[in-house]
Amino acid sequence: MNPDENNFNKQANFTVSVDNVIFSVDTQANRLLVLLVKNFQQLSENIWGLPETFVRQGESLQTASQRILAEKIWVKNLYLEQLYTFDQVNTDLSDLSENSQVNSIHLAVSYFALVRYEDTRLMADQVNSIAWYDLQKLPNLVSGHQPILAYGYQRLHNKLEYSPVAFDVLPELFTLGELYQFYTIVLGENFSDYSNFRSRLLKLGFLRDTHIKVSRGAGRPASLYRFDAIAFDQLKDKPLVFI
Amino acid sequence: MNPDENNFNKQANFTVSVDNVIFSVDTQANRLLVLLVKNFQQLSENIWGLPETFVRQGESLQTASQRILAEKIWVKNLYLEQLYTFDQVNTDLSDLSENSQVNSIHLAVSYFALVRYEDTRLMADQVNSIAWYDLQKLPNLVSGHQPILAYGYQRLHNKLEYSPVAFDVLPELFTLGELYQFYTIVLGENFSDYSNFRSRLLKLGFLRDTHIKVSRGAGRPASLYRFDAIAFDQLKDKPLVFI
DNA sequence: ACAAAAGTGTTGGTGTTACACCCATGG
DNA sequence: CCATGGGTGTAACACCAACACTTTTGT
Repeated sequence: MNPDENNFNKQANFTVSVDNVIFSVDTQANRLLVLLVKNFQQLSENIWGLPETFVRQGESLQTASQRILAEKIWVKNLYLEQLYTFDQVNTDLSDLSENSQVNSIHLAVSYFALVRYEDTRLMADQVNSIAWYDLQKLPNLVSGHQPILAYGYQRLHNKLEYSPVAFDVLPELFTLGELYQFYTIVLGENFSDYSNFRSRLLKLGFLRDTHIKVSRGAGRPASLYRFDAIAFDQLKDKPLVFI
Repeated sequence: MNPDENNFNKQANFTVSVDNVIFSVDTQANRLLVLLVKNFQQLSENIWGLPETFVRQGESLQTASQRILAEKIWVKNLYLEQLYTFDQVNTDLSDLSENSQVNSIHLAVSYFALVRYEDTRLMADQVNSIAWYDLQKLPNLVSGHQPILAYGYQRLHNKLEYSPVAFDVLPELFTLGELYQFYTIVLGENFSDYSNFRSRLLKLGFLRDTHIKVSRGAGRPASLYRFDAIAFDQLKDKPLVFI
């Protein structure tokens, strides 16, 4: 509706990359993990970065995000959404000089993903190494990637509080203790009392008790629950609070 | 960190526009307003769109957003933040054909703004007409702009609930009734009981009673309050709830 | 001119619900 | 040892009521 009618000022040229912040929760080791990659060429400097890619012809942003995810890891269950668009990020891309143009602007459209840790298989190749990193023990990051990662973690934090993303990556059957542990790893130890967390979620009415009992080590066997997506959809109008 | 090392697939070419969703609250008429523009050339079809612009050389996204805002309205107080990046939006830009390239992708980086209605002055020019539209009585919109507008309204809704954006656009001195009315216009009639809204906000401790009394027509004079930004900053760690 | 009525701001009360913290019991 | 369920005190909220102060209306 509002084109630059007077073309005194030329449009900028753009290079556009998609950067993924991919989280997973390792419930065995109580770790919140983020996926990082590194060029073998830069092995001397121990600098890692978010998996990213340039957007190709005929490809949407989301498709590019899914493509790089599929190139790096094999995964069955995931949640994916766009985060934010950062401009003028210094990406340290080795071949940026070849692709960059005079007076061009670099946009980094970031995406946030949460994947099921147990089912993922990392796929390294000849050029890049790839690894899960504990969010508590991050290596040096490519310039500009730290803010994207921080933004992604904040989104993860918020999403857990009012949306059912956890059930996208939890096993199909899970105990309430596992669900609580998942939340604890992401949100921190004292995010809520376990007893209240239980009754709050059960009262919402979208967790189905299968009455199957499992024993994880010692202690009383716990009941396995299932997320009922249909029952949840009927609640989607109302404001939901998980914590 | 992860360039397309094999350049079998060419990068896409991009055109990037910035689209603004600019809201204001007309407390006189109890209306929530959004700023729309229209080309005179398209007067016959009554189709309006969000103010938008191409990004120019040497300009950041946020600068582009501020530029188009400054071109359309004069305003003293505002709140501005990025919303979302939509790709492949059909923008109906009249001169898109000139600028578009074969196999190019169009990105619309949207921004959300809230401005003080009383202080704004619309600036029409020879090419575009411009107007505030009641969100309840929207005209036909340019293809692709309705989702952006809906996304912007949702952001406004959420922001009011946990952030002090209202105080960026309210007058410096305001009564609690005016604050309540502001929230009512945006969130709807029954968002909260007035009595609880009062005591909740006063208990948070960042509203200063000036003890100046004003009479708006009939009724008991109300006290004028001031937003204390310093006191608020000291609370920014804690999770704030306004509704 | 005066009194009554009506309108708006301000404050407090009450029942319900959610929560933090704690404890008893079951497997 | 851990899952499960319940119990208690506190805080927040929806709903309601009373009161304070002013303008408007009626006579």
